[in-house]
Amino acid sequence: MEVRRDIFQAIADPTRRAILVLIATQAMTPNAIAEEFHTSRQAVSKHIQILTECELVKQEQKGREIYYSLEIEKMKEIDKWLSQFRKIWEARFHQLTDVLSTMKKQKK
Amino acid sequence: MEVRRDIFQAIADPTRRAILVLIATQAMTPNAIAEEFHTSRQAVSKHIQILTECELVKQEQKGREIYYSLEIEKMKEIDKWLSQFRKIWEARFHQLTDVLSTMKKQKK
DNA sequence: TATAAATGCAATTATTTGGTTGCGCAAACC
DNA sequence: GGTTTGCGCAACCAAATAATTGCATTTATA
Repeated sequence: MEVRRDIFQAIADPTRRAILVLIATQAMTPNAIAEEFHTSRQAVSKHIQILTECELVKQEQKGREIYYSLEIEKMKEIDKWLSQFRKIWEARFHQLTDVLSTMKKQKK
Repeated sequence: MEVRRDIFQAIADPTRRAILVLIATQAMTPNAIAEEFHTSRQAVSKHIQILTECELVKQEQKGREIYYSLEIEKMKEIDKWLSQFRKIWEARFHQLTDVLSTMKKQKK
């Protein structure tokens, strides 16, 4: 839990992914998040710490409560990485539709 | 290295991500892949095993060589998971452009 | 002001991970 | 036919990870 700390490692854990979905639309406290899962508050706290380290969540202190919410901008990094593969599958899709349209033309 | 085996855990490792990029456009043998990194063939083999288990790569045997390549369809699963967040950031983008266009109109 | 609530932080532990080493087994090559 | 090459597989090991437990600290509340 020390060295590696990137966004891909962060979303590798299913609990962390669930947390991200949970706080995507509304800020939540650690206690409230923990209640949603079968985990302890401390465990949630650790996950949030990891998410914070790679800037996936932001926090807002309100009295003794801390509200955590998703830093949506950071999620774009995954999208960016994925785009190189998206290019490939889109290219294949176009190839396929090209073939189909050629077949259609030939039928005429 | 036994129980959990999903695509997010698979792409958590930087070496595995690099392998995926490497074999995205051309099928490669374990030896050829290992030469690209600072790892042993066996280490690569293990990574490929993990990638195979979650169906991210396919293989084709040619004599004593095995060519591994990316199963691009599986990558769409990440895209699918990401789409729920994409909705959010696109919504915010539209909100922003709406505000900007309103300001522009008011200026006129 | 004492007590309860909300949280972070450190120490500990069991499990998982990534890597190495050492096989064994086919397929190619001499 | 013997040797080399390309692999996978199993055992082993050090490091990382996820979770628990036990505090300490700050902010509400009675």
